[in-house]
Amino acid sequence: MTRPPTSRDLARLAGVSQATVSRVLTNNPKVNAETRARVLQVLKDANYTPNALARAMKTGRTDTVGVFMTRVTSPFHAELLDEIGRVLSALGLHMILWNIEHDPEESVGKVIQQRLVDGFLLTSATYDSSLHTMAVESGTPTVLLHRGIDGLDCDQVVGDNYQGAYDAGRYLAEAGHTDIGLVTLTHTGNTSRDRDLGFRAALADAGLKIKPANVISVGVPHADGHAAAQKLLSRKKPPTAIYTVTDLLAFGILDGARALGVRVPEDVWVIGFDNTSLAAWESFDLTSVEQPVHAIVETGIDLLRRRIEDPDRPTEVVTLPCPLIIRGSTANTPWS
Amino acid sequence: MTRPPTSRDLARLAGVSQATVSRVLTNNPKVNAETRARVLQVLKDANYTPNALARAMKTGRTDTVGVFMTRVTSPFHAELLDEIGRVLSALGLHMILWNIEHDPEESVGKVIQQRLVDGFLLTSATYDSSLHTMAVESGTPTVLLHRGIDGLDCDQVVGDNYQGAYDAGRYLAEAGHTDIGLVTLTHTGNTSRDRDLGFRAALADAGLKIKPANVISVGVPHADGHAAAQKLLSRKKPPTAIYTVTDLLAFGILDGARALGVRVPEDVWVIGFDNTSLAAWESFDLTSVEQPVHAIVETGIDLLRRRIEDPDRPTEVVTLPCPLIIRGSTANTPWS
DNA sequence: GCGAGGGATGAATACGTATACAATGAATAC
DNA sequence: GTATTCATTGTATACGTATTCATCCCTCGC
Repeated sequence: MTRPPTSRDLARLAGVSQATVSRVLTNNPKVNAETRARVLQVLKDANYTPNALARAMKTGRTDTVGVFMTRVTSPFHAELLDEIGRVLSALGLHMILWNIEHDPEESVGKVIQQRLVDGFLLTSATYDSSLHTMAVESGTPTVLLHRGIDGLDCDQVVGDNYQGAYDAGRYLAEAGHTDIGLVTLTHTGNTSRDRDLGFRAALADAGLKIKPANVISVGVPHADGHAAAQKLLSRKKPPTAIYTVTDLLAFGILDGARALGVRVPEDVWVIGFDNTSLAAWESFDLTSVEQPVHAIVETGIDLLRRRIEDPDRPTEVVTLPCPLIIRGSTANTPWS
Repeated sequence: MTRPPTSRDLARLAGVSQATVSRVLTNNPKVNAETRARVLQVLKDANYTPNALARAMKTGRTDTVGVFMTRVTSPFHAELLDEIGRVLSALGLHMILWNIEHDPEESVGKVIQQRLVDGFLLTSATYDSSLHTMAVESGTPTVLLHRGIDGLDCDQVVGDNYQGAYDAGRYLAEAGHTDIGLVTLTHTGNTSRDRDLGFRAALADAGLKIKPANVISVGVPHADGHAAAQKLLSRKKPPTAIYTVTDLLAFGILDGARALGVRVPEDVWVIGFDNTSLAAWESFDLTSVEQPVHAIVETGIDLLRRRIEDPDRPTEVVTLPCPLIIRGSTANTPWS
């Protein structure tokens, strides 16, 4: 048989109506025990699985969640994606993944309205993207994960970037550093902004001022961190510590330092953000502010499901703490 | 309006039948130019997008491809996934991602029969998985990417692991190494098997024999490579070169060596496989056999589309060359 | 013995689209 | 002027399922 069997085919086989087969499939109690057993046996023999499209069309539920993401190869994003997949599949939900980095915005807009999914998880918010507004306005339940947008009326789950950055700054200040480098991102967004502002606030509270020359804005790749380190560390009097807003940049900075023969942490301390699994590798041994990926994803998907249940519930913005994880790229002993 | 407009709604607005709206949507030539213009205007005003589910049900095409993958956080897999996403979206195709690591096999089997997708890309083949057989037997077009299975009658696109491994072995032999370590995977599969056998063959052809004690079988994570390096390099007389079957293990080995104070490449050469982007980072600077990810994905998706067009065409197995990329983890000068 | 009630099932329909078929009108050919 | 073609449009139906409604039969109470 080339065409997959339908519920109608099986109904004929079992000597019942298609409606009864459907009732068995949906665990409808209004079906006789014997009949149910007989139908189930036929279903099993035929190795039948309901056509998901037809079911979705009738019920309006696809059991599928759309995930918008960028730069899957970036360690943190990969971990986020992995976690999302884990949680969704545990709930029996499928995931459609859109890498909006590749797609023109217009085609993404089309996708949003196609009703292919029960809800969206948006993980890559920047201010200049109208994508999120479109998603929210489409009426499809939407949750922002990991990146928030101020004032957007939808559920959001983010790490407390400001607090995490603040802790990193205070840690450096308390350790006695005064000449501190900050490698931040050029692109605009809540996340990197808070990771910048929180850090500056901590230094300010400690009575420190960060020199404008010590602030470098770069793009996202490893190579940009590398270049920033070269710039900061090849000075006559380089900073004694560098904080940056993502682990990937921190890895680049560590590599840049390595290339220059600058020792970490003896010559310079380095702190990243995200606490990706690579941070624990010996090569990096990176002190980093942890993002509670598991909690973010778990909470976000829970919010999404509740919104699917009840589209009219008030939106929530959940902020989860980001603890500082201290490793070998910063010494335990105060800076001397 | 809470319910999205349907083609019938718009037909009423435009003063035509639903069929005519549908004809406009599908670029059916049998529609008057004026009528088409009028309908298009109405569609645009209403910001209409066809319901993808209904369309898929009618046409039998979902424009969606299912991707089965494991360990998304592994650098090579992330790059593969990224490339798949890039190519698919350029073709206007969606991607449903299933991380079969999380899911029980039975539920994956269900998924295969749900007719949610036009085809499958399988990237994670091991011998003991019946998943691939199920996919092929489901009648849904299926292509194996990156990992092949001997004797399975479906399209497959793989790197020439044997040749790449052979080149790595010959390279070490010609450089004068005689005491060589091999860190391989315990799990069974074409890919790691060929990366093992090809390497051994090259050594054998050079008149070298690999000591059983120099062969270590491990799992996939970074930590396993680390442990293997500790085992190999803490001997009185450690091997002078270590080859391993994935970059991730090679990174672990490099980190293990670093932890022991063993220098690379002065004390030991290290070669990986995959040539992930991390391999080029200074921290690793890893000599590695490159997998032609772009070509594999491009070719595989092309095969998939052709099979969707014509399900009866003969299956193909495409093997693409894997060049050895030499970096600082092996010296340019022969081993002395 | 008969009506009421309830449990089980089948018939019919709808989800939103694409398409085969029928119908209409205009244009062309004789 | 009639027959024929062609272009355009509308009507009706199908995809496979879930669900409402109607039907049937059995049981119970009197």
